[in-house]
Amino acid sequence: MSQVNDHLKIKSVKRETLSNQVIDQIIELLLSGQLKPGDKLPSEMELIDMFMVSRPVLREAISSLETIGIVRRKTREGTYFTNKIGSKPFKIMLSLSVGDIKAFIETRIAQELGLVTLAAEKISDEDLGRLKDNIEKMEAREGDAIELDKEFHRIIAYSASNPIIEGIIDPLLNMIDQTQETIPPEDRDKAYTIEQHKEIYAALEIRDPIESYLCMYRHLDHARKRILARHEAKNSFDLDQK
Amino acid sequence: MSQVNDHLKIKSVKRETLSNQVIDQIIELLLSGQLKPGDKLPSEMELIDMFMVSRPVLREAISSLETIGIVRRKTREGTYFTNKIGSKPFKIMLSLSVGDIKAFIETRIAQELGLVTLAAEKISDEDLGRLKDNIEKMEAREGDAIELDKEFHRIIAYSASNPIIEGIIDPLLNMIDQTQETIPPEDRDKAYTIEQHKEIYAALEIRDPIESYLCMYRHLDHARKRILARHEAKNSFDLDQK
DNA sequence: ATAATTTATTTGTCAGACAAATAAATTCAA
DNA sequence: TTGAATTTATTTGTCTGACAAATAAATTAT
Repeated sequence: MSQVNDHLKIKSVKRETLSNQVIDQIIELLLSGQLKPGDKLPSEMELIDMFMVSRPVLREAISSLETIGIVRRKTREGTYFTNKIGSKPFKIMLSLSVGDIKAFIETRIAQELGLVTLAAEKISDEDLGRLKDNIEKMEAREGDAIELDKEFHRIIAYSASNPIIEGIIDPLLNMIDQTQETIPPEDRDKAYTIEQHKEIYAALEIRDPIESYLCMYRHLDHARKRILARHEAKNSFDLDQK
Repeated sequence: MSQVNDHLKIKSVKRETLSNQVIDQIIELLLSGQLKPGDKLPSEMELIDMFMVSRPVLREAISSLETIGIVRRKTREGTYFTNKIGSKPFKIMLSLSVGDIKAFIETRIAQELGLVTLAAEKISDEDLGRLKDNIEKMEAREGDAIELDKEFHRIIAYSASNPIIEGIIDPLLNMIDQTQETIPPEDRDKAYTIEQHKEIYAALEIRDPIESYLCMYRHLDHARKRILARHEAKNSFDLDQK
């Protein structure tokens, strides 16, 4: 069905609300290069004159753009295009998937596996240094080091320095942090984690994409199985309780 | 900076517009399970009474929700929650990255590499059949078969049957299709493509995640290098022309 | 020259009205 | 009775105009 629409390139027949048209036009200001990220948009009154629409219509449009993180409004000051590509809409999307823990975990794994492959090609010496530091800190630290573990994965995520991927992985990692669906401390074998981190680091250091992937796969697969097993156990427990 | 906000859990100090509050409350209707995807929202007048805000404020909120694809408005009929998790916001996000072809290609590769690993674990016999059909069609077809090539990758993308990943990969593939930044026909070696597709299929058939990844990596890496080389050549050409 | 105050601009919110679309109810005709 | 045409009522879509709140900029007072 959507195939048909995609193919015919018809702009969704109806649903050409004035506000939607305004949204498109404002985005067009960006795409055409007339305005750049960070630039100030004309004031509401000016935009009203430009687009020849009423204020509610304009405000609905800008309001939409704001919630998807394309512009930022400041009372009295004006409306600005955001300078960084927004991860906001994806974040909202994700928040609607809460509950589907399995999909989350899978997505996270898929992202990290793809990422580490890229990272192996692009990682900077600086980021490699950070990883090394991270591992050393983890070895030195007494007891658990969940925060360091998270940091390790974040460094890799950003080392691919790809804005689109960052927009995906960033809200994803945040969301997972929030849901607390991490590996419980009692299950963690710190020494084993460090060993795997070292393997990943070694593979990244020699810029070997495939070897990096293999190490990361072993690392994540191991963790995932435990998380999912625990999760399913909990679910069946919940069912039993009913 | 954002770290501080994240940590303190303060709702972004200011920017608590009425419409934003309404947005949160409506999303809350979903998260709390009071309403489900596909359900009809109360009419505007009812919502106005519920939230005790004016109509413009309510409409700004709903308008925002509509552009990020959480609700769907139909004149006279009402407003409904969308039943499928939306890929719309991500699509808009992506559209702001047009021009960064390299980031697109990289993202696509990262996604597919992660995906195929998952797919190997989850792919259904039905989808395997589709892949087989696809390969056979490609062998039978005279001349180029770009559409079939695209379909091959799409089947794999959906075979992981993960709604979050679908929301990412779907707009990404569409966007790449649109930008026409595919491998030019003259560069394509159909026989080679088919051979690689067969390898990927074989790996998926035996549900081997790592082998699937390796095949896919070879396949994509080969294509990518040519696309990026061509793209950079074009860029330097453009620069020369200036 | 600095601090306090005022002013003007811009976003934020509200109220009320009418237009447009259409689902549902009603009427009319076969 | 049934089916088609018409009317009605509801709901979204848009407009106008107004005032509130915030604050950058200008002005005034010390």
